[in-house]
Amino acid sequence: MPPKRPAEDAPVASSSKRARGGEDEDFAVESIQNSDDERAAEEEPVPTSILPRGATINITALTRKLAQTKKGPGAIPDPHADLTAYRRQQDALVSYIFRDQDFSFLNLKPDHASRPLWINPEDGHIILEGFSPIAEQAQDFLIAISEPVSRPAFMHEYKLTSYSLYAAVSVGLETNDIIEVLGRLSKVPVPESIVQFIRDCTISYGKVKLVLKHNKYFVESTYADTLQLLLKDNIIRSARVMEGALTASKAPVKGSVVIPGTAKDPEAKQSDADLFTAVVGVDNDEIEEDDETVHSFQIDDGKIDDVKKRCNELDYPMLEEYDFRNDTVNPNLDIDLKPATTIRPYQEKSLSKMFGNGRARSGIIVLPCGAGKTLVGITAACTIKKSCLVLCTSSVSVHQWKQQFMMWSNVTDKQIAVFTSDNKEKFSSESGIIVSTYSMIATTHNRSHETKKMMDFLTSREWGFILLDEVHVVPAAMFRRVVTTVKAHAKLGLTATLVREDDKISDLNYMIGPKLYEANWMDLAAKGHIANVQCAEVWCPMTPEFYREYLKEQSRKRNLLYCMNPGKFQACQFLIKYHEERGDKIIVFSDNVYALEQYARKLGKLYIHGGTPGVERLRILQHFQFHPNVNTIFLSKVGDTSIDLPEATCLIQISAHFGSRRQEAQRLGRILRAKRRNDEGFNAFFYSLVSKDTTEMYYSTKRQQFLIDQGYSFKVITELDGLQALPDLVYRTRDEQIELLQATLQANESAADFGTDVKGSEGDLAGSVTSKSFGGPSTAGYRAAKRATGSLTALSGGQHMSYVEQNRSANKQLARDSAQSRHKLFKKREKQQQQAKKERTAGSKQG
DNA sequence: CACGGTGAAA
DNA sequence: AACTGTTCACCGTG
Repeated sequence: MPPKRPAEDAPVASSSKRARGGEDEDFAVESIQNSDDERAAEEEPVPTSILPRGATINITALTRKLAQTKKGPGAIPDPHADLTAYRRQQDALVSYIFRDQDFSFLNLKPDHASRPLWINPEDGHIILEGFSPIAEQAQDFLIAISEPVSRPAFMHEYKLTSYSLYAAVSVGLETNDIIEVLGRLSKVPVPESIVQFIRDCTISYGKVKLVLKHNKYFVESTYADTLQLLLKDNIIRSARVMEGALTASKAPVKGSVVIPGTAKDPEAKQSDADLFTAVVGVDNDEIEEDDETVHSFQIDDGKIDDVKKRCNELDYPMLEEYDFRNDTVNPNLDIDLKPATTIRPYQEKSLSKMFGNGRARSGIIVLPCGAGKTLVGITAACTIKKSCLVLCTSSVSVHQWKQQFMMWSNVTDKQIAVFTSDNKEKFSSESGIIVSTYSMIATTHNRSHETKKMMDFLTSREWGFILLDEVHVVPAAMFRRVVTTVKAHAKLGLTATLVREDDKISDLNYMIGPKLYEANWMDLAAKGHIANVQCAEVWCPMTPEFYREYLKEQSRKRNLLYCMNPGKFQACQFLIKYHEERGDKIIVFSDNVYALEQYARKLGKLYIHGGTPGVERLRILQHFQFHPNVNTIFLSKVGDTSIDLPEATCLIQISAHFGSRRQEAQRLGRILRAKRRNDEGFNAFFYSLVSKDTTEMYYSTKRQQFLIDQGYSFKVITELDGLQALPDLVYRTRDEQIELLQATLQANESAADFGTDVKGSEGDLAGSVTSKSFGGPSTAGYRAAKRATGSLTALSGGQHMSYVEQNRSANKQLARDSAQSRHKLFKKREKQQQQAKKERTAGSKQG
């Protein structure tokens, strides 16, 4: 059950709820608690529950309608008079309503109520009843064999894919186990098509392994004929290195691994597990491994990637496992978790997928931000106890990783080294840990002498373990280089969001390995590991003036117009005030740097963007963290990654990058650490400000999809109550709004003219930290001169001021008159534009 | 060696 | 249907 939301937690008067999960098939019926304080008194009543479309069907009305169209089954027969006719008619009706989605031919098992699954025979989608008592165990199983599609509160949807089945096999499940367990959990017999699909997919999986031995790569299998089959392929054959024929040896003996620092789960989970075993009948964690003869052939280092890809295509994906306990060639690294370090149950679960058979499997672990991905990585490193390479995306996280290693484990300074552009250390002992960035390893072009030496150091040795942070951002080409240049036995990718807007994500499948584990955000939130977030989309009305302009402009300028919408400005101000009074720490995100600056200055807050130098960033963040009067900061894209943000409890988004689901999720992750008020209800807030009736609405919906799939529901706020009552509400009058519109349009022009570094200029705020790139008109002139495309007026540095001056008088007139004067205004703007253009061409002729 | 500018990458 | 900001490594100065 979702937690009760306290009425005072939502600053809303009128709200409506949209269920956007799946294709409007979110059957979660939730009651909305009306806020019962005086704020809501004069509002129209909010419905206590809203049924999604199609949740109820009026059979009688529908039948009548069908009869009218003469296509339907006609009038309803009396069930008392003719039961057969009634049933037949009902069936026909069902077929009519569901068309080709009518699966009533699948017979429900008599005890279907106690079984939580339903399987679509056509596309392999699996529906799980989230409210089933064995839902959690069933979910563990489903995560292992299928891909989560959407997981709202009560109905979870999963998808069987050939890849997900590969992942299942690679964590040790076998074909018959999968079919068996699925059959037991399902309300209907597992459709034959699905059984066949599972067999087809898994029959060849798990037979071939890629093994690194003595700095050489081998393709290994217990099935000699499989290797022969693979060698018939051109790509694979050409990658083969002939150093003797197929070799045969004894398979290593299975061992078991105790993950250090593992916290025992004392909860009464046993009864649930028993229940699960009762239904399922087998313990799916057990893997049998017999001693068999192993065959192998060696392949070229540089071609492992091609071979892996080819094997995937041939439906013989190669598993990568590292029998690190029996590796006597590579020196051990003596590290352990500190005794005080404890591992949470879900972290342990993810690690057990990795070390399940006593070896280290390569793959990807998906955990939400703030759920302790770092600790999972460190624990894995402490389990393998070999030299380890950690790669991250930015130098900030490089240092964070080192710091975390020092914090959770007993590594010494001598054992861990940082390798970035301005820090090239090595470890002195024979084994150790190196933390570096992807670009440092993968960059192709000329490198400095120092870097070369360092790269030699990295490539000459055999690494036991390579840890890849934020894997979703580094696909394909760069990744390939990393994987081929560094020889590592085991690879572990960590990420919070395994989605991209392009199709590059599947590349990770063969470059790192299968997804070993994916946590359910809602579960973690329910158990208090991450914050409970209230998500809301605030619809801000556009002022008529802004909307008029919006309709006229091209898409690029539209973006700025809906960002700068006074309605949004006010909503932002209101929300900041509301949450500051509650004692929240607020982060405001804006992708648009211009909007970011305007908002921050107008509302008197500190801000950080790409051009803010490191020292100032640190100062602002320090203020935000410790200063009681600095409770809000504004961040550009820099905040998405590569800034070590202090804890915040409220997040407001005023502009974002089109439909990037990843960004949305990443930003939400910034407040998931918040657990300050973990007592009851929500402890973090996520607002998306959207200008009404603009394309922003569409993108917003797209972006939210990831979070909705994770089970979050977005509340729609159409009106912020008390907003008009704010004593210092910004842009209250029409005059002010029009002035803002003017400034925005003008900024847009100049942005198009000389790059993107348009700065507001005059009068820095008291107490605000001035950023380097914020030097006023002279800066703009400097930039323009540098880029050599600016107008002469721009070069003079005075253009900005005079332009504003001119338009101020225009504004006044504009406010007095109406449409006509607005028209004049545009003429003026056009004239200005042409003027600038003329000057520009004249200038370039001269230069 | 600290700095600011440049190109590349995603 | 749209396409920017941001980061990193490198390299030349003072």
